[in-house]
Amino acid sequence: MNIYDIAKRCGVSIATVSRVLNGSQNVSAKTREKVLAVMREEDYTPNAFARGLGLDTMRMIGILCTDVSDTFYAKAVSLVESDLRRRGFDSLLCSTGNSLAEKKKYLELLLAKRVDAVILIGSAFKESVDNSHIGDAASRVPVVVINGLVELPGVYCVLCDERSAVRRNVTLLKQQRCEHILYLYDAPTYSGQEKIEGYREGLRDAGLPFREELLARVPKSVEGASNAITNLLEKGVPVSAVMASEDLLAIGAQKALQKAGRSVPVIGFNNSILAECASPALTSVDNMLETLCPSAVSLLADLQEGKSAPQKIVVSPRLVERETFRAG
Amino acid sequence: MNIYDIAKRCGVSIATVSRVLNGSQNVSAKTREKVLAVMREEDYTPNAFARGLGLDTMRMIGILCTDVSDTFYAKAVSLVESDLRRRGFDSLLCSTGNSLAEKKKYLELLLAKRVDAVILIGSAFKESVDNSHIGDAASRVPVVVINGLVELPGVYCVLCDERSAVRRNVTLLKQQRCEHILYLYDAPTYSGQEKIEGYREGLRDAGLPFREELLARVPKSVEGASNAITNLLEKGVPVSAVMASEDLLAIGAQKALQKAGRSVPVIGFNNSILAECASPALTSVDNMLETLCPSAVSLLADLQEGKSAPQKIVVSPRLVERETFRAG
DNA sequence: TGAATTTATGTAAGTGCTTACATTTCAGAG
DNA sequence: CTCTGAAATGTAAGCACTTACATAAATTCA
Repeated sequence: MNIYDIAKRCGVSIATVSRVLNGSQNVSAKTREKVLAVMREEDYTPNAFARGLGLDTMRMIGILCTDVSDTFYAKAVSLVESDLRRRGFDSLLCSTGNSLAEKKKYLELLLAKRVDAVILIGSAFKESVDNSHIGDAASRVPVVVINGLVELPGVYCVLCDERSAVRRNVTLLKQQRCEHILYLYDAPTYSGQEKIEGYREGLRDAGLPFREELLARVPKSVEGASNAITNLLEKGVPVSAVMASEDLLAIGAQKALQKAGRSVPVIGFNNSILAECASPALTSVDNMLETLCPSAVSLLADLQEGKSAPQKIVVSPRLVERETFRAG
Repeated sequence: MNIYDIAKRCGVSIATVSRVLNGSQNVSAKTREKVLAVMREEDYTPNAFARGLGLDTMRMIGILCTDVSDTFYAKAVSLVESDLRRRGFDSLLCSTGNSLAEKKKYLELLLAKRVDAVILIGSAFKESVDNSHIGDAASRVPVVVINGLVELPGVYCVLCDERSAVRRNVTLLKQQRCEHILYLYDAPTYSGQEKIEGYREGLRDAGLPFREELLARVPKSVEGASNAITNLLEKGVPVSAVMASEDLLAIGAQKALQKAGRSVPVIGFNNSILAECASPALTSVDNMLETLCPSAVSLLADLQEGKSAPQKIVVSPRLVERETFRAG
């Protein structure tokens, strides 16, 4: 069943059918009705490939993300996908893992599928690392980075000022007389590096010394983080507060502290569902995905329509205080 | 840059270029090298739409899932996506929410994009509900249901015997002298209904009466579940153990119990990361996504190659005991 | 009522691939 | 050195649409 069949059954030309399909105004009401009726009757669906070929778009957006099974990325993907759908775009999902090589390869694959644009979630690194693939992609289609900053032409970024959030948290903790603030992180993504910067800045603000042993890279799992902290505590490293680049790590730390019978403030990051699940419930920084994602999609839509858009949108994070803060 | 340009630059016909593109054996080594070289030089990528039109496939699989931001579904999507990619398929993601109408609509949209097959994750209901859209889809492309059973021609199902898991858990709890076993659930999906069945069967096995007030539908959130249980406890409903259709609810319950100073066994479902994050860590039933998802993709691949495949693959669940079980 | 517009429809040329079938090339056999 | 069959290449017809341009129909206005 193709456009010719429909045209024949309606006694019109394929051009007219195509016009109906594309909502052209130059079709008489009668004809339009007739065509639509026949389409419904025949249960006709236009061939998306042929359409794509003619229109040079299938209204698909590529989503490149580090790991959909991660709570944070999953939420981002979910928000982006639903917003895209609302605007009539489908989402081609690609989960890459942390490897830069894979990111490059998969970005190529998405582009080969002729997506209209690409949204990168947690897939950007600091300038020091090679972001050239992102620049290359941007020369072909609009590219929007969520939660990262890539300053290349054609790359649009929507992010949260995570650095300041961490920085401010250090101050808050200092006010609670915490001097030995442990900071945990895992992957050195853009966002990850920024937060570490914030940590250092915060220490400076608070007049606290930076101590090598209080900045710890730990495995990205509850158990991994927990074990690492247990080790640290056993080694006698003084810890009077914990911050982490994400909730998972903070929860691991919290568990280790509980086991050691210690109670200090703990602050996670991402304000994920995990924070609510922990007991005591975890205080966490919300990096505003609910704002970021719609902004990203809206920005994309603007670009799609040929409008201009800001290269960079930055929103402020928000500390969500729960049980692990004051009480510790 | 299209196949004609490449052909011209190579001094061959477009057919030869196409053959190289499709890995046909009937191309001399010299020619192949030359063509590949020019392609690389010109940075040529074949137009996926034109290709799709000719081959009638773009190697895309539609994934219809209830909610990607949910830990469980996110994991499933992640597993499926990575496995599909390994086999050279892209994933068109569609998150529907619980509404049947949306599921129908979005399934249509995926099919309109001419996906090669559809994988449904947590999107099936019991026969009592209308599953006709799934049957319709199956008449067009292979359909694989993960974690649900839809007995219609062309619909392949890969699932875990969750009913038995719940049933067995009731027995286990009975052995620990728990007689008032509360069961919490949220959405009435296929899987959800099955588990409730299992609960009833378990009670029967254990010779325990079914009590209306011990089967509670609660909101799908930690707080919602927690409040519901707090209410229940305050009403004086006796509770000597808790089971839930998913970890989130179990954690909510656990929190309510903690607050009330009660300690009883709690068993969640899905063995998600949430179970590890809870304190005490939550005992949970693993419904074997790590097995289910690759099976589903493998099944799909077989169908794609014209091989036959079992209509139904059922795997056994596994109880992962953590702190909330014996200790309570 | 006829000319001038405007609106609706049709014709045909893309869009960039795949592939059946026809043709040429090339080895190896006789 | 020719013949034959296999291997390599080319020709051209799809695939199912969109759309610029041409034409026909309907409307407006004098």
